[in-house]
Amino acid sequence: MPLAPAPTTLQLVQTNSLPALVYAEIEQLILRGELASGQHVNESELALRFGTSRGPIREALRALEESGLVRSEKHRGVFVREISVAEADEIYDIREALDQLIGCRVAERATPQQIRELKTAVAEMDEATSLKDVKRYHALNLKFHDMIVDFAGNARLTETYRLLTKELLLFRLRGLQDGGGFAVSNTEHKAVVKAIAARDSVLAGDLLRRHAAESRARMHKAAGRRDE
Amino acid sequence: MPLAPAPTTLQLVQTNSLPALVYAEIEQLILRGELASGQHVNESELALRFGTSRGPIREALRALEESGLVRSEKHRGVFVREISVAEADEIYDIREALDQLIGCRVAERATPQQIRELKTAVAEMDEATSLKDVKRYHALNLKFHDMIVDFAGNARLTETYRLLTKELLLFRLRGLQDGGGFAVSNTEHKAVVKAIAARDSVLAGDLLRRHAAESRARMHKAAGRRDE
DNA sequence: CAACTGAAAATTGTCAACAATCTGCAATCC
DNA sequence: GGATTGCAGATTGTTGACAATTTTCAGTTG
Repeated sequence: MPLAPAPTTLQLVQTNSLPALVYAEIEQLILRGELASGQHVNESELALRFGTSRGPIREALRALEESGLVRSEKHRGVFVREISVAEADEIYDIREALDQLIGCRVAERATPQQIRELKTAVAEMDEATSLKDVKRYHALNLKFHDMIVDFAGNARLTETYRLLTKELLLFRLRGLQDGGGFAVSNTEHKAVVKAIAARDSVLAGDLLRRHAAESRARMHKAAGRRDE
Repeated sequence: MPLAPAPTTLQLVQTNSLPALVYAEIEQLILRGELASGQHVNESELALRFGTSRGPIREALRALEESGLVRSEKHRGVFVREISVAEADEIYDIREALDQLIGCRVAERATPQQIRELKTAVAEMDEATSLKDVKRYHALNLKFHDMIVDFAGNARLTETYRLLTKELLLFRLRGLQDGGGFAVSNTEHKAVVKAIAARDSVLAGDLLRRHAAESRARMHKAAGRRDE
């Protein structure tokens, strides 16, 4: 994966139809928390905001519904989905299984260049940790997991994993994620990368699965404090 | 999960909007092979067929696109997706990981009643095998895997698994699936159910994963015969 | 004063028409 | 003759209008 071809605006408009653009836009709105969990999404409002009619908006919303970011009730409209602790737990169960697979495949297939990139990412997170820059650490953490699933070399796996991750992000927006221990998190990352560099696929898989399990435990800890 | 509440047509129309109904209808068309892989899907034609305007059709198609059953090119329309051997391979890699998780969870959580149902299903497949009724075996096999993922007690897992299975079905329609050995397949089923009944979650997981791997191998065998 | 009734307003569901683009084919040019 | 151009015809993309339903809220009633 060399740097992206930097698509021009022209190409963007020529290849992506309006619903596709709107889809991406609304997704960002949700993932950035500008549309809060449980909130009603008004079609006309969005149409006005994006300067289109309601048709393309509705098409985008159907796609978002299928992707699980939004739920729809007839004649009442669509609402940003709310993820309960139980649902997050279900997702984590799947994520653990996928993380094991990812760790395994990355250890088998990652190029030396990719391994270097992973090491760089971990080093950056270390930096953010020592600076206590939680915001930056969070962003880097997302990027790290994005990279690693990419390096597993299975496009369908990437897609599946990102779908689940997005829903989990929806949950994090409730402010429950991260029981504070993000220094611990990065030691886990380091161990994973080390196993990958050693081409130990079984260990890498186990470690990445365990990392997901730890992340789940941190969620529970945070959820236990202020949730059901 | 007791028997489904048997929704009346009235309730169906009142709760599900037209796009949702159309979505299910087109999905069946694709999964039954009436819309062939790679074939162009004509919006107006479908609108005529279902007696609606193109709006709801388009919304349904966007959802189908997100679910991966259909691909869309701007100003050229949507096409039923073609799954290459490489893509099927990617999906199987994920499916193996999920099957392991499923086997594990079912062994932990299945009720005695559910285990009885699994045994019944396997017996029925035995019957179909001895009668050499391939069609029936195929249907029962799908039902068996549907049941087992359901009994794992993780709704999100069910959803994810079915999404992947549907895409694989798309591939099977090319006539590549089933290298003939469906008698072998059922001995694998029996072993899985036995491990579940014994509450041996590790073994059940391993066996179900191996079953998926065997299924993948059978696909490769069939694909090797007449494909790239 | 709480509960109900019913009309107005807001919102979603569906449609039919129009604009933009692609496809196929015949006419034209070199 | 082969490539190019230009024109129907078909198909998709988008829009604005109208129908159906829900929500809101003032007025009424017990």
